[in-house]
Amino acid sequence: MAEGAAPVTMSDVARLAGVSTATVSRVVNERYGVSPSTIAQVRSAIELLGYESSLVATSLRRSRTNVLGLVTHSFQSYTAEVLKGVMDALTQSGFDLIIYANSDLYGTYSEGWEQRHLARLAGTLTDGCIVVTPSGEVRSGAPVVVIDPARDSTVPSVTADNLAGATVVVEHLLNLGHRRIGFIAGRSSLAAAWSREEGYRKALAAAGVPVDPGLIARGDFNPESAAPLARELLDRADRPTAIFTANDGMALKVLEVAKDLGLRVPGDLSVVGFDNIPESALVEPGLTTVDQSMYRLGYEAARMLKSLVCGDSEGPHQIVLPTRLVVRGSTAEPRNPM
Amino acid sequence: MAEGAAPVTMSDVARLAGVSTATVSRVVNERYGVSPSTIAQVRSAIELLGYESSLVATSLRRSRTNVLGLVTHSFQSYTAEVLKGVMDALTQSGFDLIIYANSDLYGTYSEGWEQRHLARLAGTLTDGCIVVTPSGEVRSGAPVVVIDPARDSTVPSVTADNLAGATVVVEHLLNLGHRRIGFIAGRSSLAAAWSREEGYRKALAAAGVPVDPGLIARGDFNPESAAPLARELLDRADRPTAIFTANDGMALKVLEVAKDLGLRVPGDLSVVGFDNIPESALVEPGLTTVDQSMYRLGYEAARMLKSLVCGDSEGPHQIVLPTRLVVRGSTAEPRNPM
DNA sequence: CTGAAAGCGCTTACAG
DNA sequence: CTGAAAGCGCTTACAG
Repeated sequence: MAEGAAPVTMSDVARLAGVSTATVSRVVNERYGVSPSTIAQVRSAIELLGYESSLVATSLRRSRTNVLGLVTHSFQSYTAEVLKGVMDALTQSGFDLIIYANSDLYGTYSEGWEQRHLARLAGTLTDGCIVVTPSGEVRSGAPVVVIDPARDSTVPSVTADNLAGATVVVEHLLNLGHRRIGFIAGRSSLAAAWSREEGYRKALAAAGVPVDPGLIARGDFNPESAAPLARELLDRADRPTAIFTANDGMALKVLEVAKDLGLRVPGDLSVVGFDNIPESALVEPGLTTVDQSMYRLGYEAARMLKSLVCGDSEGPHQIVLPTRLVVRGSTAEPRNPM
Repeated sequence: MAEGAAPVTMSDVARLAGVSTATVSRVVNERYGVSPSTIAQVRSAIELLGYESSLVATSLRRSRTNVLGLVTHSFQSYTAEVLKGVMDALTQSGFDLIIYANSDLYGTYSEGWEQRHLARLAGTLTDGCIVVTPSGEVRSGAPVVVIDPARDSTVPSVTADNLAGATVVVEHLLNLGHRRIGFIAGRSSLAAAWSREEGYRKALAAAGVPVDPGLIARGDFNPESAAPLARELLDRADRPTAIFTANDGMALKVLEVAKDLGLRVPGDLSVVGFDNIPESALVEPGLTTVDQSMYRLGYEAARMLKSLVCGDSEGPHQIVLPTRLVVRGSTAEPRNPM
């Protein structure tokens, strides 16, 4: 075992076994055409030295690495779900997974992180990559699958049916009797944000309820962005009886703001989020929201990437997964239906 | 941009800019001694081609990579917490993070995964590694920090104060009036499992309550391992009034078994876990457990690794973080105190 | 200020 | 069955 210094290399093994590195390589990779006695010698040298081939050197030399990459800009609780799905899809597949995250999240390098990481990994370290929620379009010579793509993205992707999810939310609120329904939008460059807003508008239109631009606020998915917007909406003389936000993080903020303003949820205000993050089940009252299975997004993305890498590119390359309304305590009939 | 095929290399940039790769390398790495006009030419070639240096090639050539590694065998919800802590400790540090997970989790390669992955990463791709819950001792030429080490491990590590945590649990149960307290142990090769059992024994001894070997069951942290053991404990004529398990996963199983047997919790049986995973707050009744901040374990491990890599190895290398009892609905006074 | 050359640890035709 | 040699994409002394 290399205890203190440099790691054990193939040359170390070759020297000890009295053969060339080419032969060691053949043994390590179980190629045919090595005599049994040589194999035994090399094996015991490997054992003795505790040799393990360098991932880096192997990747550089080979075109195929059997490693898939995943690039993300943060680790939220949903990221863990995505990773679980990815790993389950990769079990026994022969592909290992490398996740790359950079530390300058809030630094100058932030913009375009996905493209940069992708380029550094793809083609050498990895055979292909999954990119989670990129801020823009991504390009790569190697196969790529995007989870939650940017708007107008054309690369292979997996995403939840945000349009349908948002539609169901609004229908739920309309059925309860709400007519003034506020909306706090997400970062508009993301397809998800756009579709959720579209669902909001269409569902209102379909019900013959006019869309009041004054009830639409421009958030960016960041919980903090929602606080002033919620305050503004709720300070209006004709304040909404319900607020639907483009994600749960912002919805939880709305709950806080409502409490600060002395409004009871759901008595004075109904609140609905999107995503069904674990916290939404823990708050009091529980948050009504839309479940998109991050696990399945990860699972399907990994499956798609695997087949792209293997060259069998049959099947659709833009998968849309169903969503599901989860009704909890934060929604009810409005006190004074208008 | 390399649209279809091979990625853009440094030679491509060199050719376009009419210089050598050595010069391109100098520009990319902002070394002194390149004329402004050459810099401009190279920069525009890089821009035009969308060149990004290959992580693999750079790692192979350089001794220092400014990338830290993390090796884990699965993605549980606690893994996400660890990762958050690690990332926060690394923010703006100049170190990127690579997480390596292999797909043969349940295959022949399972045993010794941590050592193999470590050897493949350390020394070439990464400057040092964090290993999460290894099954045995790990060795590496490069710096390593272990989260939740194996028993008798001597490498730098970060772990929760499992002994104190388990002690407090037993004291809590004793204070409620329990005297027959069952224990379902974890995988004994892990230091955490051993300490939790030790805490259980010591706290009973300290209170003058004899330890009944018949009340100690040998689980392995896997929820499934707990079901038959719980059944056995609860089938006894002199069944325990409380069961303490070495982790939450097993405790949740005990709750299920109790329900199957028609035992009410906490009326007929008190149950306590360890870890405070999110699910323990969601079950009904809520699970009394011990919180170990996985976030902090990750944070401290990353801090320690960073300083080891940078060569300032002052400070302790075996950090033990405090734990905290979280009392929820699954514990109460025994119906018939003995 | 710039380039030719060696080499990081491997793998793979090509000889023998 | 085995080895010498080239080369994957970079970086870094060493010349000039």
